[in-house]
Amino acid sequence: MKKYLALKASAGSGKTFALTVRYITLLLKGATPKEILTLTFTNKAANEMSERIYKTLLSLGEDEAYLNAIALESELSKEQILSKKSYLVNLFSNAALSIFTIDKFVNKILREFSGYAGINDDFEIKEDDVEKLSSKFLESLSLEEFDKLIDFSLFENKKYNSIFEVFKNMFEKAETIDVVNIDLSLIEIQKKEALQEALKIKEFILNCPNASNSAIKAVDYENFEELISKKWLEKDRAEEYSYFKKCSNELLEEFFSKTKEEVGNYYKLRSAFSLSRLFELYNLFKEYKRRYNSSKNYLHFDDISNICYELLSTKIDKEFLYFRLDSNFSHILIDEFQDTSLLQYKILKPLIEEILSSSEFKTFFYVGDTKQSIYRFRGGKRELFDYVLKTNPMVNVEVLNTNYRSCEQVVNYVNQAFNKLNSYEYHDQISVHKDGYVEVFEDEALLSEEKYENIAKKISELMQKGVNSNDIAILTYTNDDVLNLYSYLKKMFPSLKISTEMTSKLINQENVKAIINAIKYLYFQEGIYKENLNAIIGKAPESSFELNIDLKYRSVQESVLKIAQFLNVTDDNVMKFVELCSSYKNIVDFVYEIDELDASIENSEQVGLQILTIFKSKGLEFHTVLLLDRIKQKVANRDYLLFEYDNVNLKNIYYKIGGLDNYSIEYKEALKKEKALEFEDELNILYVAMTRAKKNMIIFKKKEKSVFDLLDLKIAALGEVIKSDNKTKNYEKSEKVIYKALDLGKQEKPIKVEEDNDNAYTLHAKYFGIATHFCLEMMNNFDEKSLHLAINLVKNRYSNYLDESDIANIKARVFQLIAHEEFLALTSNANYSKEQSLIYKGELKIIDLLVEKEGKYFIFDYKTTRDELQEHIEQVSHYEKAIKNILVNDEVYSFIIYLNEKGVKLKKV
DNA sequence: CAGTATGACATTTTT
DNA sequence: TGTCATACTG
Repeated sequence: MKKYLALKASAGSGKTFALTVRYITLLLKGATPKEILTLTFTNKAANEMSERIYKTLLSLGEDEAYLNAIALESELSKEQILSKKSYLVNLFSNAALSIFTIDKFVNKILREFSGYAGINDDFEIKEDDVEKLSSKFLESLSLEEFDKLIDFSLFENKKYNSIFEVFKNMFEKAETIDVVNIDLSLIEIQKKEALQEALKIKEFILNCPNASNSAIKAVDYENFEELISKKWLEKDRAEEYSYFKKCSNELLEEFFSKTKEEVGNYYKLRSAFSLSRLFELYNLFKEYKRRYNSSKNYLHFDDISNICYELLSTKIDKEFLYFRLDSNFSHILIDEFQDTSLLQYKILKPLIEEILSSSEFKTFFYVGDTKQSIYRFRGGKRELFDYVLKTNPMVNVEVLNTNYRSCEQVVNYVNQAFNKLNSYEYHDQISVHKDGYVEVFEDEALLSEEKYENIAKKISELMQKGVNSNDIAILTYTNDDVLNLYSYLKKMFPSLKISTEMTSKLINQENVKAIINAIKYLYFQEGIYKENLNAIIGKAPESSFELNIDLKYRSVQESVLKIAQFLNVTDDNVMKFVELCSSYKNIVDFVYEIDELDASIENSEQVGLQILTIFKSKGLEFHTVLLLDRIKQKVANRDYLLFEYDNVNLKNIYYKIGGLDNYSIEYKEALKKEKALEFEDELNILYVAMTRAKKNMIIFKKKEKSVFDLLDLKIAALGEVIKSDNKTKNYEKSEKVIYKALDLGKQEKPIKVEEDNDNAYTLHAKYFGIATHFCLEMMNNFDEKSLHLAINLVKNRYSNYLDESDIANIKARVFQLIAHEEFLALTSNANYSKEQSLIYKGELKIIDLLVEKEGKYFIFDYKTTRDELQEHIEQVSHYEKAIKNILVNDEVYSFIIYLNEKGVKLKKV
C-alpha cells in the first residue's frame, strides 16, 4: 500500500471501490475508524461511504474482486483477512466514525477552538436573512461611510442590492487587497482631459469633406460617457475603422493616439479606484457581519470556513491545532478532490503536512477527476489536484482508466469525442462490458414549439424495445428544462411514473404558491393575489375566491390546511409546508415572513423515469440516458470582480470594466485565462453527462448552436438498444405519504402536530417508518448483536432526519420484536429473505420479510403506526395470494407486525 | 460582403 | 454584461 497516494479516477473507473479497499486495508493494518478521516462533499456521499464499507465488511469473502484487492493492498493472505472478518465488522460498527463532509469537519474544528476566535461554541448554522442583514448594515454606517457607499453606487451605476450581492461573493473567496486611497476628483480631471483630445477628432471629422453619414454619427459625443461607448476606440489606429478611412491622415492619427492614451489613463485610474472603494466598503461589511453574527449567535457556512482559516493563519499554531483536536487523525482520505475549494484546502493543509512529515504510520490519500470538476462556480478548484502533487513529491500518483460502468459502444464513443481535443487532457478509457448503444439524434423539434415531441417518441420506442421506464434518465442543463419536460411528459403519458430530482424552494412549488397567494389575498384583500392564485390553479382571470375563514382565530397551520383542502391541492409538498408553518406565531408573521422561507421541495415520486440536471447526475449512473442539448443560451458572467490565479496562488484581482482589456494587457490576459477555464467547465459538463449511461445513450442535439458542436458530434447510431435486465431493481421502496386529515380539534384549540407522532402522517413519521424498515432490513439475524450493528447504520444514514430519541425509540421497538416468542419461533432455523420483490398480475410488490420453514411460507409486514387499518390487511392478503400462486403452495400464512413503543403485536391475517 | 450598430436574451448549487 | 441575430452602411 502506498502511504501517500493521489488517484486520478475517470468516470466509472471504481473510485468508491478504491476508497473502500483502502479504508478496510487501513483497518487491517491496525488503524481505528476514528483516526481515519474520510471527507466527502455531500451528506449523501458520506452516508453511502459508510454503508458501502459496512456492507463490504459483512460480505467479505463473497466478492472476489474486493478480497483480491484488499489482499494486494494489505499484503495479507486471503485466509488471514477472512479470519479477521468478525473483528472488523465489530470494530467498524461499534466505533465513532470520522466520515464527514468537509463542511461538517471545518465546523467541528471551529467549535473546538471557538474560544480562540472569540465566539460561542453553541452557535447555530443558518442562512443569512439577506434583507435584514443588508438593511441593518446600512443602519450601522456612519454618515461618512454611508456617503461613500452612495457615491460608489452612483458612480458605478449599481444598485445597493447588487453591491451587497458582490460582498457575499467576496466573502466566499476570502481574499483581500490593500486599500489605496484615490481621489475621485483625479478621475474627473482625467475624463476632461480625454474628452478634450477626443473633441479634436470630432472637429476633424466634421470638417472632413469626405466624411460619410456613418462617420459623422460616430463622433456625435458631447461628454465622456458617450465617447467611451464608441466602438472605434477599440481600434489601434483610426484608419482601421472603416467609417474614418476616407478622412484618415497623420493629424487624425495623432489626435487618435493621444485620445487613446488619455482614455487608457482613465481606465487604469478608474479600475484601481473602484477596486479600492469596493474593498473599503467590503471591509466595513465584514466587520459588521461579525458583530451581527455574534449578537444573533449564528454563523453561515461561509463564515465558518472564513473564521476557521483566519484562526489557523493568525491565532493558532499548526502543531497546536493538530495536537489539540479531540481526535488525532492518522489517515486522511479525501473524495472528489477536484471540487475542494482553495479555502478548504488551506484549512486541511496543516493536517496533511503533519501526516506527510511524520515518521509514524500515517497515510494520505485523495481521489478525484479533474474532468468531472463542474463546480468551479461555487469554489471548486481543479488545479489543486496537480498542485498538491507538485508541491509534495513524496505523494505518488496512479491513474484508473478502466471503465466498469459503461458498455463498449458508450466508452468508445466518449473516447473518440474527447481524445481529439488538443487543449483537453484526456486518456482513452478501456471498456470491460461488451455491446451498448449510442445514438446522436439531430432534433429539429427542440427549436420549435413542440420542443419535446421527439423525446416522447423516443421514450415510447425504447419502452417497446424492452427498456423499463424506471431505467431511463433524462439529463438536462437547467432546472427549468426539468420542469418543462416533466409537465410535457406527464401530459403525454399520464400514467407514467416520473421523478424529478430538483432543489427548488418549497415556496415556489405551484400548490404551495397557490396557498400563499390565497392567504395573502384573504389578509390584504388585494386583487393581485387573487389573480396570481387564479393563474396558478388555472382559473379564468377575475374568478372569485370565496372562502369563509377567519385567519385571526385559527392557528396558521390550521388556516393553511383548510385552504389547501378548499383548493384541493394537498400533496407531499403542501404537507411539508403545513409542518413548517408551525413556526409562525400568527398570521401577521406569516404574511410578512413567508417569502423568506428557505426550505426545499420534496422529491415527489421516487420511482419511475428520472429527469434531472447534469449537475445533479454527477456520481450517479443509469441504464439508459437521454441527454438533452442546452435549450437556452448560456448567460454571461456578471461578476464585478475578476480573480486571477496562477495555479492556486492569487495573482491579481481586477474590477471588471467593459473596454479595460483594450488598455491593459494584464487584464486582457486574465480575461483570457478565465475564458479558458469557462471553456473547460463546458467540456467537463459534457464529460459528466456522457459518462452516466451504462447501456444506452441517446443524445438530442440541436441543429444549430448545439453544445455538442464543441465535440464535433455527428449524427450516429451505433450498436443495438440493450433491454432492461429483469433482475434490475426497478422499484425503490419508500413509503408514500398517505394523506390523512389531521385531527384539528375545535376552533379555539390550536393544533400541535408534534404531539402525537404515531398517528399523524407527518414527514417525520415517514422517515421514522423508513428508518425502522431499514434497521430491520440491515439485521442479519434477529438477535441483539445484529440489532446493535443495524442501529449504528440507521444513525449514520438518518441522523439528518431523526434525533437521538427517535433512534432509541426504533431500537426499543425492534428490541421488543426480537424478544417476541411467537415471532422467534416462526423465524428460528428458517430461511428468510428481506425486501423480497415479486411481480404479480403486472404489479410489483415488496415483502418486508418472507420466511420459509419446513415447506411453509410466512409473510411479515412491518408497520410503525398504532392504527390497525383494513387497508393493511388487504395489502398483506394480496401478497399472500401472490405467493400462493407463484409457488403453487397453499401453506402460506401472513402476519402484520405492529411495532409500537408499548409493545409488539403480531396479527395473523 | 465585410464591417458596424442595435436590441434581445439569459445557469449550475452543497453545507 | 457577453453573445447572437439582424439590419444597415458604404
